[in-house]
Amino acid sequence: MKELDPLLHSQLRLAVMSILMSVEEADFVYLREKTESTAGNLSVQLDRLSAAGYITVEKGFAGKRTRTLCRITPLGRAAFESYVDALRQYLPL
Amino acid sequence: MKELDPLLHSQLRLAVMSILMSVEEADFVYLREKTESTAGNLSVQLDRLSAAGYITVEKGFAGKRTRTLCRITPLGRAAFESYVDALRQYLPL
DNA sequence: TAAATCGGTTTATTAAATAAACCAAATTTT
DNA sequence: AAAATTTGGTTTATTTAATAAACCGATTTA
Repeated sequence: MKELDPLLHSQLRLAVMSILMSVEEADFVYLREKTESTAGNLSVQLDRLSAAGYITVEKGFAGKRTRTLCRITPLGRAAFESYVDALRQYLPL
Repeated sequence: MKELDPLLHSQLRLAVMSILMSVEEADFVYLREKTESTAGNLSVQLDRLSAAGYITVEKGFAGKRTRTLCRITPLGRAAFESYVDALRQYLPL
């Protein structure tokens, strides 16, 4: 049985990656609302995905307010696909 | 986004449940070998699945040696199916 | 009969998930 | 225009989970 990438095998990180797989870019607020997570938890998990090179996190502005934009990287995309593939061993998908 | 049952969202417990979904019964040694887990870890996770009512654990003998037999329960089967269903929201199926 | 092995359980350690507390800048209220 | 509130986060602390290490009694093996 293949092992499940522990970085992706976490509800919140998986949700974030899942969203970023389908959306090209998403900001912090959008991700927080869509995943119904707390800001603290989301911040930590984005850091870990970013540290692994699975996403990029770009801080900028939208008008006067700060805005944190996230995007999945090719590495992250590949990791996600391979995670899904590994999961198939465990599930009737 | 539906939440992923934390009892099932664990590599080892998911592996055990996945095996028990397809096999009707399996003993401790078989599960340890198939999942490549340590006895300690497996013992703990079987306890948790059992405490949740997802599996039954029956201690008996095979010849002179002890034998621990595991089976999935209807509740466990339902939980597994509902977990798979929830996962579909996160994955491209 | 001493040593190793089998089938586990219990206890301790490490790591992860989450929330709580906090902060600076912007906005709203009085 | 100060004070209070909200926004968009980060940092720190706490709880929980995952895993390994140490252990135990019974059974084989040397």
